[in-house]
Amino acid sequence: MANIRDVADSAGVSVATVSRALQQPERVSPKTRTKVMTAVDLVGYKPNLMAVKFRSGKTHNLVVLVPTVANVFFARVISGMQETAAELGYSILLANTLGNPDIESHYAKMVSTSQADGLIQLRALNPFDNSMINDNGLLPMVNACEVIDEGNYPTVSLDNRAAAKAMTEHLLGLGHTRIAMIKGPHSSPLTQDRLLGYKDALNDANIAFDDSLLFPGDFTLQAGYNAGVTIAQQADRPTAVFCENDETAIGAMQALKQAGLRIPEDISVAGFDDIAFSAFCDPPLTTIAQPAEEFGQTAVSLLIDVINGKIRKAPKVIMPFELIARGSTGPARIV
Amino acid sequence: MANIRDVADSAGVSVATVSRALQQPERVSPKTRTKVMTAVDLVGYKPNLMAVKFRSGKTHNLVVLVPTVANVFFARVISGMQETAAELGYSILLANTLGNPDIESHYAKMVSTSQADGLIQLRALNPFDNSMINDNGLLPMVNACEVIDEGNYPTVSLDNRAAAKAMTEHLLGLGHTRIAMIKGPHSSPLTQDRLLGYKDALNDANIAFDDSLLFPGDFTLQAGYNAGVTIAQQADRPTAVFCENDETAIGAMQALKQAGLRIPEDISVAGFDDIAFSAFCDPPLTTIAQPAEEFGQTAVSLLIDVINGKIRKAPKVIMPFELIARGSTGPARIV
DNA sequence: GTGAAAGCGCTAACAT
DNA sequence: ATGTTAGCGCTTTCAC
Repeated sequence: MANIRDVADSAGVSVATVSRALQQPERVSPKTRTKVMTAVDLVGYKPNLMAVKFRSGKTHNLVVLVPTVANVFFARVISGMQETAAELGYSILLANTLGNPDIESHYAKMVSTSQADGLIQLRALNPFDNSMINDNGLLPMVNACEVIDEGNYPTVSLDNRAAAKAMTEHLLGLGHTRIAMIKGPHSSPLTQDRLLGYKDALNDANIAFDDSLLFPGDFTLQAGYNAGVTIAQQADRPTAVFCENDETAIGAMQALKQAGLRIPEDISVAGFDDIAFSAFCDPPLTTIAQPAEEFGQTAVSLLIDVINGKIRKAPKVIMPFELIARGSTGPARIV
Repeated sequence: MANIRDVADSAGVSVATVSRALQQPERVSPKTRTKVMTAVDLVGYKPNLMAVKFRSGKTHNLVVLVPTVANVFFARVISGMQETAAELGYSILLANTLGNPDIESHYAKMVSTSQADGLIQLRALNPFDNSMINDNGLLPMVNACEVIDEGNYPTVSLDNRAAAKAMTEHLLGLGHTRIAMIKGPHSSPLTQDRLLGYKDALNDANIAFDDSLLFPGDFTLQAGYNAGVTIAQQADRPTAVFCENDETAIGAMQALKQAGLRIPEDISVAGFDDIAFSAFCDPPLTTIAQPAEEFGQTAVSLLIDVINGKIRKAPKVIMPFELIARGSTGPARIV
């Protein structure tokens, strides 16, 4: 493979001139520049970016840790990241971690071993062992979507508590008083926040919180289905089910319908995330929309600021949400 | 950041010994090894892998070009890739290309600029300009899932024609004779192959092919929905709809149900891919299952063989499929 | 078993 | 505007 030396020889200039002609064309005479470019084509030169990045100490790579790329919401976040990264001259190295700490730390090591300049974590977990703190006292990382509020790094998140409160109020407004909630994984802070929002709304409405209306889940279709089966069988059945994500809601709807219940006439169902499938289920799902692409854009631009030392203290960005009312929620059935 | 020199000084040995102690421990005396490891901990040494990879010329990185990571099928393929890559000591650098040739070539350049050893392409498109052919006459790439049958690289694909034929025969076996097909994107070879399989089955059954039963699509929910609307309005409505992927089928079912048709009593619907949502739609979708994880595993292991020169000519691997019959297909309504 | 030294391909002072 | 040269951090002969 041709290297910079070959180009220099072919063009009859020094390697420094070739490097300059390629990196800072304005610092080279037009004539020399042409000579160099011709030589580049002639010898088929492709710069060894491994050498460039090694030498310059800047990789312009960003590692992104995604619990699962299969999640349609994350996919939109990733699109936003790629857009901003491309604009700012960075590459995104996506790591599908499956929530596996080994895979996470494997990719996190790309930062500590100088293969990437920084990292974006979409889980509420700091993948660095420590000792990675930079001059500003910040870790070269941003925590987005599911965030944890400690640590020296910026976060980008939704006000999950307010969003869950808004959805609960939507259901209360339709006359529901027994509202079940199918939760996300225990370990997820999202679950805590959304539960708090649910409680806030009940509290404001002077309705006592009843923890027998809480059902476990893990954000999967199957978990939603299982919870739906249980709910359908209950003697004193709730009239509405608020699910912590859309997959859960879609699974739950399936179970409720199979049990012969009509949605929303017999029972209302609400989700969270507004994934593409939600507009195409039967009935279409009422849910909370998040500005997914903007999560990604914001996370990337914050991370690059951290890397370049433009940020001294870690901002905690809150993104807006929107309640999308569709056919899966309706007035409570008068008992 | 501590480097190998610091470790050598701290341990009182040469840098060569440190390198050996880390890379080929057996070539160093146990006593020295301990000294080195202690020094490593002491100074907090993390090898600069950019330097290692630059020096050794092997990055142990594989770029994977995915049209969209949001596709649940691709997500499973990616999991399979990561598993095998991890076993063989490689990292996967995932690129969500959104089918954008600019993004594709940007990431493909990671191979030509020595940032990755090879590439896996999940679209039927060679992202290399040329001139990347190695000593065996092979490109350092593998084309999986949606493949194109030209070029000097291994491919891993399904026998889409046979699978589509099997699904069409399933519908014919249920008594359907007017079977609509909602297609994928024109540009995709998948679409051609699946259409051929559909025609094969009709042909075997002595049913004339009717191209008014073909509807355009692009693998999205919305396209399926649009086609479904059209189909529901037809005077001489088909009794079955075969969709080229599950998203299309789910979108189509939505439209058909909204038009008052019962599935499968009034019209059967079949998909392709067996994504997770398919088991949870209403009714659950009859579809073709593909061994997604194995696609990924096979692709990675083939690519590594190519990189290491273990393969002289490009194998064309065909993976098996399975027809999953669920509730969305049933006997044709007697007219 | 260990050390000295060369050099991977490139960038960035510094010199001209 | 261009050339010379010294490394970036590491691996790998080649001596000893």
